[in-house]
Amino acid sequence: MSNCSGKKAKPLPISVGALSDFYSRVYALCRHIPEGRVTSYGAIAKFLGAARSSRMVGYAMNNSFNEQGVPAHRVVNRLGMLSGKHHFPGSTLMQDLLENEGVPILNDRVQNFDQYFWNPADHLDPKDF
DNA sequence: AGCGTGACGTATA
DNA sequence: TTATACGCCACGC
Repeated sequence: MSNCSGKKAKPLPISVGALSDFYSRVYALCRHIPEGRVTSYGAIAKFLGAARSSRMVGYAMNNSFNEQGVPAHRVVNRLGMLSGKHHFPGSTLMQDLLENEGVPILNDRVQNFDQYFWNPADHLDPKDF
């Protein structure tokens, strides 16, 4: 790629400021989601004290491919649906990743969702974020 | 600079 | 119970 030829080449969608702080918190939290478990955008938002900004969590995940060790596939919506699957390469990667961890998926939805749901508030200390 | 959109979720009707 | 409305706010056009 010719990213060295003059153009500013905006490397990161986010750079500085409060937004990146929020994103960073989202990523830090996500790194604690255990294999074989899932959580939701809303649960993350609530845990981070932004209960009404769950959309921003989704936006953060959209950018998570720039990050390391962030299991974006373990974040689903509050009904256990794989609402982010179209943002993964291929059409079944998100589902495949989850099934490889033992999370059963049917029709883009986590089966027995409450059994696999991992609530950050039950396992993490808000003071650490 | 304004408008529509969206990996969401809750509140009303 | 299903259907809209709306809060949220970064981002692309």
